[in-house]
Amino acid sequence: MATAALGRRAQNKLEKRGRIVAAARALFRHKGFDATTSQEIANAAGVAGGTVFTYARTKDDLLIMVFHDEMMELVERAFIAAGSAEGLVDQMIAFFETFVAYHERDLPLAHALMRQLGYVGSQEQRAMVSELMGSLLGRLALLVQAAKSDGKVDATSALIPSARSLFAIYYFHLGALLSGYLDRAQFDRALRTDLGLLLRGMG
Amino acid sequence: MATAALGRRAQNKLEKRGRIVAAARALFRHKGFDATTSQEIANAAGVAGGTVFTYARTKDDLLIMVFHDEMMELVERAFIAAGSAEGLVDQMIAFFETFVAYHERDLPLAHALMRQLGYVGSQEQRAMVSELMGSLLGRLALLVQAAKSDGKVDATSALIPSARSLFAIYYFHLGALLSGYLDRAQFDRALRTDLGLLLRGMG
DNA sequence: CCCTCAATATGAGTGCAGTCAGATTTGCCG
DNA sequence: CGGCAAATCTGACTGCACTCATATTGAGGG
Repeated sequence: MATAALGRRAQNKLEKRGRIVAAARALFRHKGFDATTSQEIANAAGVAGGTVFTYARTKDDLLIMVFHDEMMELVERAFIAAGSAEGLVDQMIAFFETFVAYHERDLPLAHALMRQLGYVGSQEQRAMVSELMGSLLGRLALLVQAAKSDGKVDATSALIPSARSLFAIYYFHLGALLSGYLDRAQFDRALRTDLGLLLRGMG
Repeated sequence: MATAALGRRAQNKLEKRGRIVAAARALFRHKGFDATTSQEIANAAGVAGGTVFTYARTKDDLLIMVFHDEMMELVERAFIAAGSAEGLVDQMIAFFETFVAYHERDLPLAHALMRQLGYVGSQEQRAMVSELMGSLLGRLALLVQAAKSDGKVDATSALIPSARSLFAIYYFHLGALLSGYLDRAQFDRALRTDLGLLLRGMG
């Protein structure tokens, strides 16, 4: 089987990585990102302090690792949620609402994530974020495409630019919500208005 | 005059704040944000280490203070640059190009700024960013309004949502450029495509 | 002019992220 | 097996952001 093909060394490494990320996830959730020390993560994972930094260049890397898996799943859930709404605008709202609800369950962690996404410096992080973004934009593009076949959106409008722009608008408002420039009601209104404006350009 | 009306105490405070921000600006430019220690800033400003943190809650606050003034000026320059372009899309490109050129002159600092803007936690920072954003969106709205009077944009489209969405799209792509997801040519193309798509929704 | 008190400044101290030289483990070959 | 080179782990150590108890300074009343 797959694990056997890796050899003891690689297998150990993978398992240790798993323990470290799991420990980080639990501690970030329980105590918050800033209040969690890398030493605590190391202890919880049963490794020495320095070992954590063999698996993640920085503490920030751990945050991205923790989010990566959950977000990949969330994209699928958001896609399903969008499916049960009528009209492209409401589908978009339903899609993004899934993420907002997720972030609202742990605001401090969401803040840490937004900060981290502001600038992604390491190759490993970039790869993870790229994968996530690709998956997310792909799903958005599917929704737009479905609306096109229904004749609700101009058939000439390009899929990826559309998906990208829709996400850009969501992301901007999410930042405003999480940083406290907007309250939830303002966020909902602004998001609907701006997505609607963009969608007019596509159909 | 204004300074006399403040009294020696307030005057001192203002002058010291100016020295600290100026010192921070010079050092960030010269050595980079991370490589600059708060102690160096304190020395350059002629104050004790702890004093820096009476004027800025964190080192990150200093970054925002440093950018605030320069960005307020940049907005005006961008507005003027946009004025000499033909057509709303090219005006937008010219406007945002002013900022991109500015960031490209000091990429490491731009990275630090993007990170900082990802989540803004303190009230002071939020106030500065709000002021900046208000000024920027105001200028964008003026450009859209001018296009409306020329009949080039639908007269019913709301100004602020339009300006906000245009900026959201720019900001998303700027992040991608600065984090290295896009090279400059890809950025230019994506920005033009996506702004064009949005502007179709307005006219 | 001096005295008092609140505002401000100071710098030694604290805790944590991240480093690195040396110790340990693993895989591989004769 | 024995032993060797490479990969991996370790934890004491370093440097820095930020804190806080104490000292200093300025404003205003007597």
